[in-house]
Amino acid sequence: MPRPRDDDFATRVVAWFAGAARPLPWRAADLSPWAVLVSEFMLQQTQAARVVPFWERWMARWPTPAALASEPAAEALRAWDRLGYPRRALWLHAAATELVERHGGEVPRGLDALLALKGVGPYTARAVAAFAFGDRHPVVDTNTRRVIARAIDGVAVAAPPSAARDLPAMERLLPADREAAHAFNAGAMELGATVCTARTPRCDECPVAALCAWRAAGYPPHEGPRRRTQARFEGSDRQLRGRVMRELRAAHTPVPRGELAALEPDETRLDRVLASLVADGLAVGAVDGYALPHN
DNA sequence: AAGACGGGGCC
DNA sequence: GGCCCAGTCTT
Repeated sequence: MPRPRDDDFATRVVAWFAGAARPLPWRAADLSPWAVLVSEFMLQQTQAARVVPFWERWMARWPTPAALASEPAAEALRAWDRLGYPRRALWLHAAATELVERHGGEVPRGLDALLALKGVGPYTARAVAAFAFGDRHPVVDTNTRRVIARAIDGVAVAAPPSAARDLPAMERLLPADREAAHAFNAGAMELGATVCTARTPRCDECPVAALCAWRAAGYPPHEGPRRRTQARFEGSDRQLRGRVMRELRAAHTPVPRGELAALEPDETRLDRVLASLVADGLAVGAVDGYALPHN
């Protein structure tokens, strides 16, 4: 059971969310669990505003798991276009196939069945369980972790993700009532995304500013090790992978290696990247060149 | 526990 | 330019 102060915290977030929620299309009422699952795949490490048009097109074309499963993975990769992390498209296509083959074409309701799907981890499984089915689970993403770190723990920056710590921390705050829990899960994420932001928090607009431990402590700066600086993207293998995938998406016949060599003068590097794409299942190599996977 | 994995938004 | 983003998988 939440302590009284935690109850107050949740109540304020829920009330704020009722009036401040962005009108994101996957929050519409009576959406299918499939629609929610698609949104959660697309939202992994990707800002919500950028996902909107991709999700709209995807749902118009593939309104059910069976619709997606009936087409080759190459079409999923083409529709994914430049959203990033194309393995997600591959996993979503594989998940659709598994839903058809093992779950009657429906998204399963249970956490264990959801976690068994490729590309579904602790966050996505609980997000689908909570937002698609209304079940009471703690949903913790990067926004929620930052809100809890500041408002509850009184520190500027959240510790690295840890389901072992993050889920119990959210569970302590989660209202007992199903609908309130749903709104608190969504509201805590929204608060982190739009008010309690990483860079410049807008504390003057925060519904829990009066309860915030970080604010009460005088906004102490982050102490301890900095998050490891992310590797440079320009000139990276990741960038080259993206460029190769762009070529493969545009082609409808195998692309000869000689054509791909125009993307990268260093043949060793090109071959390393091609091998990694094949290993990931994002490309298939044949005698006449490389192509997107058919299945 | 640490790295790899896209691409774009934002300061 | 660097940091961040509704994470997950692999080693």
